[in-house]
Amino acid sequence: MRILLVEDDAVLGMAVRDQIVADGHSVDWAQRIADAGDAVRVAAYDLVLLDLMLPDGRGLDFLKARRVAGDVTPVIILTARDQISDRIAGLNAGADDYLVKPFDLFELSARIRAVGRRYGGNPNPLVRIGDLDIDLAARTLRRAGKPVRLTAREWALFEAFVQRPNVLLSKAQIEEHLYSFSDEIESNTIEVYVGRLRKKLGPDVIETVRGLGYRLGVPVGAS
Amino acid sequence: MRILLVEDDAVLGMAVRDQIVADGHSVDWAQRIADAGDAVRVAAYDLVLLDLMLPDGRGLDFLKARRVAGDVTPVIILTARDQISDRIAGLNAGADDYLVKPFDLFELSARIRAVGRRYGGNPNPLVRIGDLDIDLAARTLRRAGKPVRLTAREWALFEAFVQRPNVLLSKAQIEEHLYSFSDEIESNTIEVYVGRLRKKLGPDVIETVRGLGYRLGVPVGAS
DNA sequence: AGGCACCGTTCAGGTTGCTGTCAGATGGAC
DNA sequence: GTCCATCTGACAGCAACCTGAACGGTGCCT
Repeated sequence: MRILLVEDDAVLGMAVRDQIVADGHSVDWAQRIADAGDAVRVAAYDLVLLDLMLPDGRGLDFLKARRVAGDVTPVIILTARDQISDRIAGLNAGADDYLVKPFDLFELSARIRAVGRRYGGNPNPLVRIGDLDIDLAARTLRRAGKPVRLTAREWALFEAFVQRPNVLLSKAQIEEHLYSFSDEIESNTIEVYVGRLRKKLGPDVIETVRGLGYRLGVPVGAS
Repeated sequence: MRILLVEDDAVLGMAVRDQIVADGHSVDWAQRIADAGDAVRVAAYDLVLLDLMLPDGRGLDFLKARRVAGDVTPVIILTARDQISDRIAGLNAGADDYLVKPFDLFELSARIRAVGRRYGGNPNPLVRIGDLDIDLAARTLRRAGKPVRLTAREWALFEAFVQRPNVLLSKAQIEEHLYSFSDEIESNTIEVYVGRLRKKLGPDVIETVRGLGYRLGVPVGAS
């Protein structure tokens, strides 16, 4: 894979660059948004690793601009833990995953592999589940041919299920996936959102395993 | 599975304990090595999650002592990121795997599942018994092609049998695997649950050996 | 600036089903 | 036949979950 690293911290940048190379990928390293913008105009990347705090602007604005421009390259954002809601904001802006600084290089490699698996071997990340047609890259969804709109939070939850088909997800795991440490929820928010997905996608899409959590269900009659 | 968690950090301990329970296992939580030592003398665990830095000593020394004493219970060590040497030392001391703090709950669940399968004698999560198709990773079960739903407790019991095929399990052993110290049962609960499994899976799936216990049976006519 | 639509979250009350106990029935061993 | 290990149906308690509604914040439009 060809990876664009956008990170102004020289020490971290070198470590990440070296790990990417050690993993057998190629990497271009931009320390400013302007350089990143130049890079994506002249090269096709398989993945962008994007810091959120850069000397010439916010990584999120860069990402949003790329998405508006139709660029669907997978993006992993690099975010500090104490930046409230940056992770969700990043995901809302179109990021595919995130790494929380400080992260270790094993985790970096694992995330690159995971994102690569998701998109690298499958240039057209379309998923079909029952009567749902899902485009994970474009974040679009159709049910029986009709477009369904999910809010950012609904999409994040839905994606958690689709990324782990057949796996039972506890509510704590779902919460961990959807919220940062500083964003803890106090109520039955997960249940409410599961209910919302059911309302939009059908009552059997998500199966409750009482006392344990939820799992993507297969609607009756599906192959 | 019955799991012993040895962790002094209360916040992490609670999160891990709750996830273990959400995964359908039973758990005893010790915050000191001395308590862990007491626990392993009284109960048989399927897995130990072992922090390395404890208020009354090093987890590694506890592990070494257990191994010298002949205890082969699988152990996952919990180690901080900046103690890479501890990971290697842990593996050398006889640990089976490790988790690097901070770790997410998905990874915890996956590790527990992987270690549990490996030492259940069969690393393959897909098991076929008679007309039952079992996916131990996804917690799904089909009987003659039809999905069967088991409650958390039913699954835990069923899993105990599947992980020890052909082994006669006494009721006390079953109870020990299914319930932690704080969850002791008073009645004929094991019998009731065996009956529930039989109702869902067929009368011959579990064989009674009167006065001794139960064993996974092979349904008549199975290959 | 004000109004409105939308979104995320909480709240509160209703619904559901899981769990374990109990008591009587059944069946095996002697 | 007796004894007792095991099975089975029923049930109560409780907490996990669902659902409708309200509230506050945000962004957009006039």
